[in-house]
Amino acid sequence: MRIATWNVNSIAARLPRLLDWLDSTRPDAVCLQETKIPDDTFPRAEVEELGYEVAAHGDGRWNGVAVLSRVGLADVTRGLVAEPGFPHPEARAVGATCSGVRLWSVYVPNGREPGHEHYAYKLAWLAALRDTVSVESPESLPYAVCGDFNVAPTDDDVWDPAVFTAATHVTPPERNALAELRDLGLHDVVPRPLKYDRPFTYWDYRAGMFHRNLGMRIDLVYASKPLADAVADAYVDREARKGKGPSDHAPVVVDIDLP
DNA sequence: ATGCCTTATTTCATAAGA
Repeated sequence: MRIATWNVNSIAARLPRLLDWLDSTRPDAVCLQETKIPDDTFPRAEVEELGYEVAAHGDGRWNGVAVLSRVGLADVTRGLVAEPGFPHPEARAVGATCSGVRLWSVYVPNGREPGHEHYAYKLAWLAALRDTVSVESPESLPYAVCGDFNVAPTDDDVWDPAVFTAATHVTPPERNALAELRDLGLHDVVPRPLKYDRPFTYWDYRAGMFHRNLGMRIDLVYASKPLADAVADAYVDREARKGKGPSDHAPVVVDIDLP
């Protein structure tokens, strides 16, 4: 089974590239983030044409997540338990079970800057994610939380830690929130880079950051032990970041050999 | 070469991204 996660930065703007990528990569299930589209205008027919079912959760201009699956899509859950808002809950999480594997597609709030009320929102949202995962008792199931976590787990996951002093994505409270997810029995499936030494998944559009490989690893797959133990390969598809009109994130692809 | 920001909308400017 091949699963993937990709922040597409607008599914409308990315649709031709997404369809080409689905056709060539053929993931069984894909978690998408920043679809930026209401559910009633999601390009459902185009995706279904390639054999995928769609569980979308969108609310307009910002945010938006989805799970696409060509191996079944059941028990769709939109939003978290007691999900906090800014001020109202946003479309940042959707869960679905695909061929016996429970997947969550998440788009964690950015936080803007430490001390900002959006940063407090980010931490509250991560706590709600932890609580939501906890009630599903993931440790003994094939289970993964996939998405744009907007947190770099370690200093090696940013191109230059010195640039991130007093910045979000690297602070101890954010990293502690990831540790609390790991305490629930989830494991960070670290993909291999296809080039260079570190598996960055995001590069700013500006200043040739991609071409200088000044990136971050913030798109993560947090998998339960049964799923993590079955991982045969995992890689960042940086090819999808190249060329004209890419997302600023690359997909993470994980191949699993489940018994 | 991979090439120096992009998105949707409150559109010819703005907010947000990270």
